[in-house]
Amino acid sequence: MNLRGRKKGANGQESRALLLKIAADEFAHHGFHGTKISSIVKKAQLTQPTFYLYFESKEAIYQELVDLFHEKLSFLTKKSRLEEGLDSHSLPIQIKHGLANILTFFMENQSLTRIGFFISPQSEVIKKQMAKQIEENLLSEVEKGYFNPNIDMSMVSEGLIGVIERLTLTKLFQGEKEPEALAREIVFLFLYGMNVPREC
Amino acid sequence: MNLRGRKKGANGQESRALLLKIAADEFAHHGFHGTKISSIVKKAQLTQPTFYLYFESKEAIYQELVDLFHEKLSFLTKKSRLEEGLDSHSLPIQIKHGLANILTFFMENQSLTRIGFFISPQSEVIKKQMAKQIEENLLSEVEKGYFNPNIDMSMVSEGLIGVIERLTLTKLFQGEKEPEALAREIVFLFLYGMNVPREC
Amino acid sequence: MNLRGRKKGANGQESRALLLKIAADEFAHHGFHGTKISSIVKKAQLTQPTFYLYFESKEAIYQELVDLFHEKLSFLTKKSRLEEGLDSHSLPIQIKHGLANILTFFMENQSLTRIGFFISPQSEVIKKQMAKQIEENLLSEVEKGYFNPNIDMSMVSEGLIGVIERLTLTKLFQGEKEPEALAREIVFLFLYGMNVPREC
Amino acid sequence: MNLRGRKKGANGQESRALLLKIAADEFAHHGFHGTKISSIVKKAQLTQPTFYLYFESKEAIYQELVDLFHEKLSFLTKKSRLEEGLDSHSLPIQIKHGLANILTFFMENQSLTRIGFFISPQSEVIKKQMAKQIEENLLSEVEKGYFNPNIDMSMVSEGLIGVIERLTLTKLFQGEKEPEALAREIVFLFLYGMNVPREC
DNA sequence: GATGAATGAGGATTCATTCAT
DNA sequence: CATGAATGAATCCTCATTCAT
Repeated sequence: MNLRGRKKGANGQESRALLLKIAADEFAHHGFHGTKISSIVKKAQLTQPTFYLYFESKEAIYQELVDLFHEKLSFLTKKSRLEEGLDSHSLPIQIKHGLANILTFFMENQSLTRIGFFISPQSEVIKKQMAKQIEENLLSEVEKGYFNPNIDMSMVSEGLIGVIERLTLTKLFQGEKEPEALAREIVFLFLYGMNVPREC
Repeated sequence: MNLRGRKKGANGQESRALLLKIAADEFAHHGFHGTKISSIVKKAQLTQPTFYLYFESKEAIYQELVDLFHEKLSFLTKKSRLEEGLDSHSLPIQIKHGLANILTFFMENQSLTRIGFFISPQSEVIKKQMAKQIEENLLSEVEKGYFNPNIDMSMVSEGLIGVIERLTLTKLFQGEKEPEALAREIVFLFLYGMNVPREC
Repeated sequence: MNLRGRKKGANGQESRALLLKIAADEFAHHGFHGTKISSIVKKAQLTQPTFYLYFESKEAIYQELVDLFHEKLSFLTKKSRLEEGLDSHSLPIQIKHGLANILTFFMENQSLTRIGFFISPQSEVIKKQMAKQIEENLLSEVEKGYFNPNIDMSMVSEGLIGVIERLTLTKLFQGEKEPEALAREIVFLFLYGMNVPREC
Repeated sequence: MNLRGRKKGANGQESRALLLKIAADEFAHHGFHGTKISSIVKKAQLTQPTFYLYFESKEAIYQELVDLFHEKLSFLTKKSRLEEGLDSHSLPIQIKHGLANILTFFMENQSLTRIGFFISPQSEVIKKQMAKQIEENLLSEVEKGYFNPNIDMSMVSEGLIGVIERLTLTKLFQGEKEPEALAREIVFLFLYGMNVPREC
């Protein structure tokens, strides 16, 4: 292995991955405009032209990160639906399980989540799409008689997104709650509101 | 009257207010970095030096807008609490009323709300503060026996903030719901979850 | 007397004189570029248009101050020469007397002196002119046999200017020496250098 | 070789040195405020961003020039002292020698000297420091019995600075005197004043 | 005699991006 | 695979100066 100039001989894909990771952290903490290519490459111990070897532009790397988040989230949302009915678990348990998976993903990919779910303009589209999927799920449950058909499920699903958003930021990312527990509490809150005993 | 230099002799406070209003719209739509002083003054049919006649800097006018939002919101949150118990209204109605006032304020000040509640870095502090006030209110209700003491009211209040956030953006600002109706639905959702009949 | 708007009814010449005085202090302390018209008028409790009522431009008021200094200094330098021979005083005493008058003027007009003798580009011309007059004086003394004809009087006169410059700044303006005493020491220094007893 | 973008691939330190040199000339001729970064880079056939590649700010490059001057002058002043007594030269010759070295440095670095000794605000500190060193030297000579102890050496040293200042500008920089000759004349003037034969 | 309001013209600084090697 | 050197295109901000009253 050639070790002369520290980076010489490094695997190109390693440099690319490194830049991507550092960029995620930078964007997550300083936002798109607050992040400078010069800072990213400095932290990666690379130079600016090298950055452009792997990415078209600042927008491009940002978009790549958003897409990464979006794909994974879509996958998890879909998986959550597919798993429904696979076993004999009750509905709440199934919902909680899907949510827990998502929150675990968020937890393990904080920077990516901040970018894709909070900072980027596309986050609106992403959330909208997620809300729509949730709404469809809920409506199919209504048809099966599980939920009150008078409830506006569009409101519920959007509300759920809002709660997930907020609690991800204030409880999950602060380390105050584990994904599993947080998912459980959210599900209960939406199922029963504040008037039911919590021991169930 | 000489109208060549159209703005000459205008009222200074009008110019200031105009700049503030336009700035709010610009910041709301393009964010802090995406907003250029040159655009603001162009829309106000003024020039850049005039901007600096009324505002210290780009940061300063931004902060002024955030503060404006923060003050109004704090006022409404506090008023909402003071009004409690003044009459014989039931708790849900009181809560709904306070929330409706806030949503009305949001609705009537969309740009300001986007800035203070969504875009600015301080929005986190503002929400945190609002969540804390809500939590205190809820805890005092718990003591009076209105709510189940097993519920983690910090979760509920943060969740409520999340729901407000999200529905403000997706329902209120989209013109799909009126403040009053939205407040009612949010309150019901939090009180009873999805399992109660909505006719109450 | 009309006292409604504090400055209303003020004598125009008073405002002008006030501006001139404040401008001198500002220019003296911050230099030409470092001085802002806005600061001058603020200290005079006037407004910018008022400034332009009395002065053509920033350059104009600056020039007026330089001219003021120049005229007074020229007058003193000439007077110093005219007085020569009027009485029976010895040459050193005459020289000392003229110099003391100049230093007294400097002391009593510090800001003006800083501007005209140190800061302004014209100061070079002013000093050059002063040096020339001194040189002429010295040469006429040489002809009368008072000084050694081998001395380069252009060097001496320029040197004298340098000494006056420096000691004005470091001794006179610092309050360490009085004009009279300073003049005496300078004259001795130039007459005898460092090798003569100072008791004479 | 591609010569379209003439400067591409040039040596960075050369560009830096070039900018520094041009900046020195510009500051020397137009002062700090009168000098524009745009002029400096234009003369260097570079662009503004390149300037900021090598210097933090306009202030920074100015300060660098002042420091450069200050360091060299301090070095020369100290060297001048150290050399004293190294050989059997008489005191006047030693003093003259040290002064000649300084004047030679001034002559060979006119722009730097104008900046560090005349234009910059720090010039006062620099001169003060130089005056103090000279004074110390003189006082040590007084103790050895070389000079009259009644003379105020603080006056002499400050005066000497003034003479150096002035003659540097009017004789040295005008090309009327060589450093060596100028140093000689200054020393004689201070040693003997105007009353001694100059043939010594 | 004085001012509230406004501006033309410019100057420092920044940052994503690109050559040539 | 990587970089030293450079730049186009902005963007914020300042200041002397003027107009209409």
